Amino acid sequence: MAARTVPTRNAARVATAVGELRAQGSRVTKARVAILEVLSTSEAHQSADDVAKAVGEIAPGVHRATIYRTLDSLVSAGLVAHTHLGHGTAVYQLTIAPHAHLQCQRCGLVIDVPQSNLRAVGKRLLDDFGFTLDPGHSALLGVCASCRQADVLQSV
Amino acid sequence: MAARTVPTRNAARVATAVGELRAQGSRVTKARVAILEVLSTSEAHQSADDVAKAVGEIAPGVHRATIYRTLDSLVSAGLVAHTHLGHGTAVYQLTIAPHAHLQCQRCGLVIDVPQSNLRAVGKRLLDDFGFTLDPGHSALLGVCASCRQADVLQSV
DNA sequence: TTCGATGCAAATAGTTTGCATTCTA
DNA sequence: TAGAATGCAAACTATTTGCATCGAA
Repeated sequence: MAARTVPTRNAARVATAVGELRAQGSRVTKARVAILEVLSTSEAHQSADDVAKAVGEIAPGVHRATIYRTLDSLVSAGLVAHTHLGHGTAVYQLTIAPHAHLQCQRCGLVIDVPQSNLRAVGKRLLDDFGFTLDPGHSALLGVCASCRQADVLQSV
Repeated sequence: MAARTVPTRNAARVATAVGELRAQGSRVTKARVAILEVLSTSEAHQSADDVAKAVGEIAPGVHRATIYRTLDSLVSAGLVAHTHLGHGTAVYQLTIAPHAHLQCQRCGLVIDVPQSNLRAVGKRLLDDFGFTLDPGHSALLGVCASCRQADVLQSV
C-alpha cells in the first residue's frame, strides 16, 4: 500500500495537552484544540504561518490573530516550545523531549539533535562566562551534508 | 590606559574595506562609506535599524532602502557579517575576528565569545550529522549571569 | 558615457492591538 | 452569568521592489 502523506495526529498527545490546559484554568476552545492537533501531526517544525494554513483545513474560520495569540498562550503555558531559526522565522512544536536544532543555510533543512551534543559547550559557557545555555531555543546555522557535497563538486 | 567609551571610528578599518570594495569593482559611494564608518565605530552589534539611525547622523538623506541594499551587498562582498539573534533581528558587524554570540533572553545582552568554545561541538556535529557548523551566524540563547542571579533571588 | 547605486514610493510580509461579540466553564 | 477567547479590521514594523535619476569610474 502506498504511503499516505496525510499527517497522523497524535490523539494522546493532544489529550494530554488539553488536560493540562484545563488544569491551568484555561479554556478549551475549537481554535486551541485545532492548533494542538496541528502541532501533534508531525515532528516537523511549523511556523505560525504553517500552523495557520493547517488549522484552516481542519477548523475553517479561525483567524490569524487567534493563531498568534494562541501560540503565545500555549508557549506561556509550557505546552509548546518555539525555536528561532535563521532569518527571523520561529517554529513551534509540542513540548516533548527538548532537543537542539541545526539549520542548513542553503536548503533550510532542520535537523533535530539530542541536547546531549551541546552539554559540553553548555558547561563551558557556564564556567567561563556565567551564561546558562538554553540549547533548544535557537538553531545552530551551518551547512548540511548534501549541500556541502554540492559545494565541493561545484568548486572543482 | 583607560578604555574610551566614546565610539571611535576606526579609520584604518574603513579604509581597508573601501579598498576591498574598489578591488571588487564595486563603487564607493557616500552611503557605503557612511555605513562602513558606522559599523567601524564600535564593537557593538547593530541592527539594520540602528545602522540607519546612525547613518542618518553622519550622512543625512541616505534612504532606508539603501541601508538594506547596501548591508546586503557588503555581506555578499564579505566585508560585513550578520548574526541572527533571537526574535528575528539580525545584527551586522565588520568582518574581523569571527566569534560566536551568546544572547540573554531576559535582558538582551549579547556576549561575544571566541569560536574556540564551539570547536568541540562543531567537530561532533560534523562527525555525527555531517553538519558543518557556522558558529558565528546565529546566537546561542540562554540567560546571563546577572539575570540568573536575579532569578535565584526572586525564587526564594 | 555607462551602468551600478540611489531615492522615492508603493507593495509586501509578518505580527500586534482595540473593541465588540461569542462561548466555555 | 462572568470573563476568557475570538473575529474583525486596522495599525504597525520590518523589509523589498520597480522605476526613474544620479553619479563613480
